[in-house]
Amino acid sequence: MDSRGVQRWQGEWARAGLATGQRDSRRGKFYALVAYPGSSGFLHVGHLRAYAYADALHRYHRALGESVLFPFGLHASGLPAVTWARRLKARDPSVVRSLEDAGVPPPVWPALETPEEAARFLGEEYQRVLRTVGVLVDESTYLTTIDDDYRRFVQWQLRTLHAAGEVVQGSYYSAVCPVCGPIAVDASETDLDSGGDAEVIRFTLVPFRLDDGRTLLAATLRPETIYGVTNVWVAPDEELVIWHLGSEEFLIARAGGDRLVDQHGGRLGRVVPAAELVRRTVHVPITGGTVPILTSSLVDPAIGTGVVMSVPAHAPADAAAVAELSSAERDALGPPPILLDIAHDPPLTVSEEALTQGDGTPAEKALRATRARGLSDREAVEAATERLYRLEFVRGTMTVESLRGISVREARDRVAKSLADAGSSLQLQEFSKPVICRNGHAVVIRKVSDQWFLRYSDPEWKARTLEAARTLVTWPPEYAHELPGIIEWFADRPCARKGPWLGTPFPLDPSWTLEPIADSTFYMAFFIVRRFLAAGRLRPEQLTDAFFDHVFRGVGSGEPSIPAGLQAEVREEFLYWYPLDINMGGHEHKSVHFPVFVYTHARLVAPELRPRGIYVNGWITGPSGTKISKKDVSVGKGRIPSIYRALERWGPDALRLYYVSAASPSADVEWNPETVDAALARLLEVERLVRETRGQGRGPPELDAWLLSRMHQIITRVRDGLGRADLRPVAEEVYVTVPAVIRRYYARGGVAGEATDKVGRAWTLLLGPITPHLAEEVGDGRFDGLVATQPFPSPSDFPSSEPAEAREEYLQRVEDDLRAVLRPSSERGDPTPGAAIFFIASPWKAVVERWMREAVARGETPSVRAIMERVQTHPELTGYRTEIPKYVQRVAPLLRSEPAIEPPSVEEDGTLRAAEAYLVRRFGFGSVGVYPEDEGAGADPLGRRDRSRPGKPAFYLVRPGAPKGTD
RNA sequence: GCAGGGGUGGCCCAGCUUGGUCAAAGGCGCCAGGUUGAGGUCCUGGUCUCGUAGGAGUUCGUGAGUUCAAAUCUCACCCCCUGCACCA
Repeated sequence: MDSRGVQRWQGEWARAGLATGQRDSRRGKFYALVAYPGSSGFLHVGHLRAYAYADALHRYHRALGESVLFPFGLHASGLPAVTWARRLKARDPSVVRSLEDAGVPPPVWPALETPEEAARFLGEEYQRVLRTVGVLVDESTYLTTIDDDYRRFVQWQLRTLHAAGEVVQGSYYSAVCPVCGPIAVDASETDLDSGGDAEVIRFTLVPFRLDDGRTLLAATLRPETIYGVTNVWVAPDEELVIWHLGSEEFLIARAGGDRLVDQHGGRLGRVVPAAELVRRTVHVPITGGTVPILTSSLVDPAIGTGVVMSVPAHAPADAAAVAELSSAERDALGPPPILLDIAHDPPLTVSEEALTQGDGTPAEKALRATRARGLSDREAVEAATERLYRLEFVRGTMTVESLRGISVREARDRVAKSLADAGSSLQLQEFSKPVICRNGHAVVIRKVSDQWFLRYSDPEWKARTLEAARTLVTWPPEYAHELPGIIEWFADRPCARKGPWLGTPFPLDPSWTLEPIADSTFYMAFFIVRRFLAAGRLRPEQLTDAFFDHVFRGVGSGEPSIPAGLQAEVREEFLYWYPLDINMGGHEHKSVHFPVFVYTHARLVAPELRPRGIYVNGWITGPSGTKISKKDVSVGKGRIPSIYRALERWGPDALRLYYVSAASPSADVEWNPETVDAALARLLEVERLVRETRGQGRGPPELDAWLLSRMHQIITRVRDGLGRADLRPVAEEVYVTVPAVIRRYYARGGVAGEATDKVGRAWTLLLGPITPHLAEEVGDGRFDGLVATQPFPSPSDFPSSEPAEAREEYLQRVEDDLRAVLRPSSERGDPTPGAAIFFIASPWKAVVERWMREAVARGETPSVRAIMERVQTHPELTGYRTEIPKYVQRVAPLLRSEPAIEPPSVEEDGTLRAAEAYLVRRFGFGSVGVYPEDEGAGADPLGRRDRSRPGKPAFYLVRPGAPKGTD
């Protein structure tokens, strides 16, 4: 189909108003959506996968006669649009290329350089793309999260949550660019230039007091090892600075000092060379001992505070550093104390076990296990550190007196807390690697003391949410098992921030902006209201808290300025569409968006209005599962096309078929143009076949019965798959099985007639959900109105015929057997046999086989003796006394591996005779003969006739030159 | 670390919940034949190994186990991927 055809049908659907959700209380409803996209740039070929599923489901439910609503909006909040607009303004090559690719003329560009305009433009563009793919979203729902009415809505939402006590303030460490403001550090690097994979490291600071009143501040990840400190390390030639905080003077490295000022305030003062401190002693907190200050190259002044507390028994790096001291220094430190035991129950893994072998301290053993040659052997020392830290954290139990028997996990918290209680301990957070923002500034971590949070830790709210999650249906089902764990783990989340972002002013303090996740948890409800604004029946300023309370929660009498009847109608509309049947989104939503979506519904609406289903869809990835990045698309590596190029090349239907059939819905698929080619080729084949189904007159009755019966089965399976939202098997039935059935129908001697015509019509309708354009194209003129408005086929339209199916299956088995025998000889190039002589099994064999099957079903091995005893009571079998034992012995072992249920019986003789012409044509035999086994007729020089079994005739293939059978 | 997913025939990807009809669907690639009087949108067959009769052998990350029977169930191990908090 060319693009004109595609446009024609899209136009027809629009004219018919198919996409518009119509409330009809007499009918069922289906309300599902795809989590709205963010405004980070043009869509690529991966984004459409979820829409292909969702649209197919909506089309199916529409064809079932239900009212459907498929809304769409744009999540404009946050930084993505800001970044995109900025890059456009800078004429970033990849943004320029994507604009050109989308056919946006340069004169338009300057208008898109503000974040708001960029977001609005992208939202419209997304909507246009969906239209060109044939996705029927209700455009009267279209909104962006920076629209006035939407803002009023989320402000109501936040105020309501606040009134419920779920919005609180507290302190928080936040990633901030000193110039641009708060920033998201994540792997997608939306806000960043580099360092998106950086982790936040949380150090506990431990004060080691000098006699002169100043304090050396060490940074550690393992405060509980304070009991094993033998010395403090500084780097040789390091310069420390004095950090004045209150009346305290701390000595630390410059880099750490800068961070601490960001996080805790104070100021940096005079420089103090570390050399000044070496060999002086400091007091160890908690234990009260004194230890010396020594130098070692293990200290990196850029990390932590540039001061390290040395615990040689448990820290491999410290042990390695100590080993490099002079022996006098080493002796002065004494043997390092061991602080903990490793539990060996349950047994350690092999790699854990390796860490506990041999003599010495745990650190020494770990160094040995990784074959570390010394402090300079960095990789090995780090591996030892990582493995030992993990082992001790997971399995360790403290043995020092004041913490005896306590797990390392808990000891760590206790020591950190007692240091904090002593008043001089602080936390230091830093990134594991440099993080650079889009504008080239180094990103730091700052403490925000008045941060707003949503109180997801609230036990009561959590309990309700878990309750709501319990009844949720998910695709894949595993997610339903995973979800409660995620909800349990969910802690308070910041819900507002300050900075140049798009979003809604935080209602409790407008100097903050609502954070982008918090403003997108309940929007499914607002879509319904939005339609009234689109129709001009409501105005943004009428959307008051009273209105929302009434419509969504049934609380109060509503907004007085709105006519009561209209308000009641909105409420009714909400109650009609809600609950949401499916929220569909990629797996990145599993741990954040989906949980908060359930949370919010659990708090705001009545239990019967809570969401019903969550559908997690996979992505399209680059080669070897790599994420598609903007670069892949726009830089044109030639691998991943933009959606525009893809539509040009394959058209919407081939893409849609590819999306639903290339993999399981929740699995990622590698983008593979050849597979899309194959999908397109298949559609062309389907188009041809379905067109050829038109006809009149009847075919061979038995063949027609078979064809209709197969269709009965296929429709049953298709409906079942669509009902379970499992589209892959549906695609297989509609685009693979149906063509195969029709081809076989013709191959067996069927011709286009009434039967194929009926099948063709139903098939056209089956094509509708996944490939709607093709369905209209081949259905044009065949239906009264659009295919998209026709009721979905029902299996009851097609009579099921077991005998007809059994006959065809029988014939297929015979063909399989023939091929198995012919294969070796035809590979050798032997000529085709001149004739095929079939021998139909004698009726007594069916009786005997049934008895044997009964034995197998009871778990027994069929015994010759038992069978022969039974033969006594069946006079008609006694004539075969000599054959039966041989038959039982031959067939009994075969029965084990065959289906337990008996195949339906087939009138073999007649079926084979009727297929003679077919077999001659198909295999090129000169002739075919069919004889009952007992009759003695037919050439059988190899004595094959005994091999016949019920449903499996024996045969002899007459080689040219060999004696031919007599007819 | 915590949580989740995964390792299937040259490649992509089903199957595993409910063990047997699984040498394992479908697609791609490849081979042969057909159609078209010459070659990438068609049709048929083949594509683990062996085999002059419908058979046999060895396969579904590795190892062990349960079972008459395991790609499917159990256990251990190895490897890969994803998410982990202001990113929707």
